[in-house]
Amino acid sequence: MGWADPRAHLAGDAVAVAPTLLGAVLTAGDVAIRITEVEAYRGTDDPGSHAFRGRTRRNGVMFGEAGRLYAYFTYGMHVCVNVVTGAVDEPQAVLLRAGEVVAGIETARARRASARRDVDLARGPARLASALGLTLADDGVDLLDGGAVRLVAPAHPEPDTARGPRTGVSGPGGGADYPWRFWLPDDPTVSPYRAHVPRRR
DNA sequence: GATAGGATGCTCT
DNA sequence: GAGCATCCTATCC
Repeated sequence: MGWADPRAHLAGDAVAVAPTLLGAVLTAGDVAIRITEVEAYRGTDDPGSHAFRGRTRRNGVMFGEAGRLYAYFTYGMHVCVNVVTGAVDEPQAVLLRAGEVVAGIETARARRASARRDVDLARGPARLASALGLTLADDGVDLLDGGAVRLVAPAHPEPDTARGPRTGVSGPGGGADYPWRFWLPDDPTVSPYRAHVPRRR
């Protein structure tokens, strides 16, 4: 099964593509993760998106072709990764929020020394990137050219997917108006929902 | 189990 | 300079 034409599949609308990424496998070197939780971020009509205020140095990859990796740095210490979707010049991406390590578990454990259980190795977007060893240097890499970092379609579409508000998104865009978080119900690797809390200096 | 607070630096205004 | 698509540890049930 899988996707007949992966590039064309990912070029669809982020909100439509996001649930189809559940069950797909993202590989980076020795480690592979089966995706269990994602969030869609769309272009200029989405106040929660990095691309809402137009193109900047950071979000440039979102405006490129579908099937590339968008990696960004946040909170002074964490990297999060997205799969770019949509057409060129139509900024869209799907944030990979959590997954299950299906290969290279020894490497993942070494990178995530604080994780007490294997289900915590990639339970959260920054944890997922850390377990895979992804950094800002991987921003913009093509996931479909068979390189060290690549995405493989699920063997079959996941029959049961849940949907709800996005996690940690500030301002408008974080509420029920944008139920663009998708996950596999009852999967132990799905991250707990947390609403956005403003930080004091 | 839950909640609170600190860490830490890139990115954009 | 302010804000951030977060995680970890400590502490309290």
